Amino acid sequence: MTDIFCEELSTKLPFERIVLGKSESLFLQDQKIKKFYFLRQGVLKLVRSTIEGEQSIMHVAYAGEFIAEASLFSEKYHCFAIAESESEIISYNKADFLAYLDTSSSAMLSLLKTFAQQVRDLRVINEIKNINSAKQRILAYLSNAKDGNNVIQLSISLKDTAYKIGLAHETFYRELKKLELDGLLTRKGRTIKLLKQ
Amino acid sequence: MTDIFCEELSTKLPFERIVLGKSESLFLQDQKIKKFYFLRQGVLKLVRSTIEGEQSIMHVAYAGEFIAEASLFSEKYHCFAIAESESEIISYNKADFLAYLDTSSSAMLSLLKTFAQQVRDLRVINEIKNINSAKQRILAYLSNAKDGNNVIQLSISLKDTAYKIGLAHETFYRELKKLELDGLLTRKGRTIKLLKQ
DNA sequence: CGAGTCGTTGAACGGAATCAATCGTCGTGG
DNA sequence: CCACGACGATTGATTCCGTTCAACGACTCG
Repeated sequence: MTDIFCEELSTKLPFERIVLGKSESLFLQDQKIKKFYFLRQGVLKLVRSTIEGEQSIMHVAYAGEFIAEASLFSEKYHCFAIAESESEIISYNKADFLAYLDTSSSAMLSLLKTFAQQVRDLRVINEIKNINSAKQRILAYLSNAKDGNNVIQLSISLKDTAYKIGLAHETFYRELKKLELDGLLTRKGRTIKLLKQ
Repeated sequence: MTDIFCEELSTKLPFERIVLGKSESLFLQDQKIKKFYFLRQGVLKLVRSTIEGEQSIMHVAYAGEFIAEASLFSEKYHCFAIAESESEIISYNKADFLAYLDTSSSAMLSLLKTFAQQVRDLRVINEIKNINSAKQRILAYLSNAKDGNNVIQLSISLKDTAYKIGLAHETFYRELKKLELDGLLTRKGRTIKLLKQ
């Protein structure tokens, strides 16, 4: 999974390629922000530590996302970034990145578009999570993600997909099976096809 | 609730003020996009109709939000916008808005910042909704929203807050009461104070 | 071969949703 | 001014279904 904007960007700006093993950190909370990251492969978990010492997950990032977008406008990180699996990351110098945006309104517009799309996607997931019935929630997610042929190609595991829509993975497996038995969809691995009716 | 960027913008760009009564529409699905809207007061529901005739909520917008950010980069609306209560909206001409962004990299950067913050906030809510225990979910929401004095001033009703974090409002009321009885917080109307320990 | 993880199924429990009813408040209109 | 409707806030009782715990097979990778 790659982002169009990120691809284009890499021809214009110097960047580094970082590979993290599982459980390795990309950055630490309260650390000064010098870079801006794009996750090309893998899974990254953003976790915040509170003063009381508790930890809370802020976000789980998958391939194709910029990491901590708000860090572009912040001095210090408000969370830790830890690789959940082996991950590949593109790293830009933050100052260079901002300077480049300033010279290219088309680049800035592209990034704005990317962010706007992120906002839209997050809102959809957010609403989907307000559906209480597992069956209906899954159907809502799938019909949002389907292409012109009613096919959904999951880019992440079923387990991660379950987490993404806020279901226990067991529930997700079970419900998918029911839906298949009911003739509402067919599935082969990570490929799902919605059937009309 | 107003947005800094929107305030500044209104001194630079012509705008119109729109007032909608409950159930009135701001725009319709498939309608051509000519405006860009900011919700200054009220509640707006974005609903999408599928080909099959079903309706799904895409987002419920509250005061202080730009409406359908992605519409800046799209030709047609993908959803309906309907006022849930009397609402006040600021309307810009979309072409003017984009043209202005193109001339002012600082304005574009401000908008980028606004969007980045939106993304961050949405991710936090998203993760919060993955907490199954009502009590823990509420505590997570409150400690995220608290100010320096551990005080949370809700800008929307308790009922809407419950919806925002994905709880039935009855559950929200009950759990708040329990938390108060347990000495974890105090509440007067829409003002909540978290107590340490 | 063994560790690790995903995918899968079973059983039981608990807690959140749901339905229902009441109260208070606010605005509206006759 | 009062009656009325609308809606938020609140509490009670019940149900149900999604979570959780548990166990196992399949597969990959070192």
